[in-house]
Amino acid sequence: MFRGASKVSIDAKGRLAIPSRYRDMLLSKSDGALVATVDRDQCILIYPLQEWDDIQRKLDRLPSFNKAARETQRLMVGYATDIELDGQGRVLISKELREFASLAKHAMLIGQGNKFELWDENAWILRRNEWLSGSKNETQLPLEFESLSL
Amino acid sequence: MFRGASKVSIDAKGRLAIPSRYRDMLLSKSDGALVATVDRDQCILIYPLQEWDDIQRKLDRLPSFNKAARETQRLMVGYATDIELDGQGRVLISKELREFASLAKHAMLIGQGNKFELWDENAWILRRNEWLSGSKNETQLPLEFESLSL
DNA sequence: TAAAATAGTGGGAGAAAGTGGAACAAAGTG
DNA sequence: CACTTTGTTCCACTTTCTCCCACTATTTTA
Repeated sequence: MFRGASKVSIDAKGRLAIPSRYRDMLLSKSDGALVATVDRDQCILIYPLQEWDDIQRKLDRLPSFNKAARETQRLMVGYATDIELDGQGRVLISKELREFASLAKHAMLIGQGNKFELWDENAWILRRNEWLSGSKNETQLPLEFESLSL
Repeated sequence: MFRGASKVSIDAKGRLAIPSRYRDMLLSKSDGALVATVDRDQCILIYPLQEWDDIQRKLDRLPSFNKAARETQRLMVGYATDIELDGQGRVLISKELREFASLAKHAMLIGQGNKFELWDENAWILRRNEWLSGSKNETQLPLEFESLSL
């Protein structure tokens, strides 16, 4: 599936060139059809349409009387936008999504298994450094880590 | 498996010549296919593809509601980049990874069992000296060490 | 110690990818 | 209904990347 971090740039029209190494997979998976939506921490998520259908089905099944569930549904389904690879392997990120994630010219595209995350470059670096320094206090790592040899 | 430290240099294009004594093993293991990703303390990890698949499976199994687990996944999968030995036994370390580990021309490649660690040379020396002096206070070693005879 | 083989390094040419803009189409507005 | 504005597709240019070849250095062997 998808992995790896790429510096990407978003042009004046909001277009984002998907790194070529992913294109074949995206074209074969859903013929280049994708869905972009928002994530809790100010980045954009990009799913192959096929994957998104699963996600939305899971979201629909969440208990509707639960506040957090409804919020998640509102955000994720509410912002979900169909996008498609154009002839040059680019996708158009809508103004609404760009505003949500404060996306300017410089961004990072992060492969995360079944989806991509799209971050404003500075926000990504900031967050990444938080994670790096935060994990110094290894006492808080959960039990699962104890037996984890990487 | 892999062991030993080698001074290596990274050329202007970001290419790193793998010391020849490792090449046969790498070619036989995954036909020269490797995955490079980042480590918590600012170095790069390089796995044979075969080994990486295990790692990613372990990462996937971590509890997704746990903060530290998600951070680890984000970093390790997010930066995991497929690389391959070229005709001269070199691999290309992407700009993103080089930036992460502040890799310039002089680096150290450290064999660590199932993987390699790749450090900026200065960072390595600094860290190594910290470990040498820091490990003086042996009182803090965890219980597992008690029964370990080296 | 000389010669040969192997390892490491650098650079150039061709190909591929990324970028910007122009032209056209569609939609919205007075 | 005409005009303006926004959006989309296509084309062309520039930059970057990748593969291959050649040179240098080091090690090995005779």
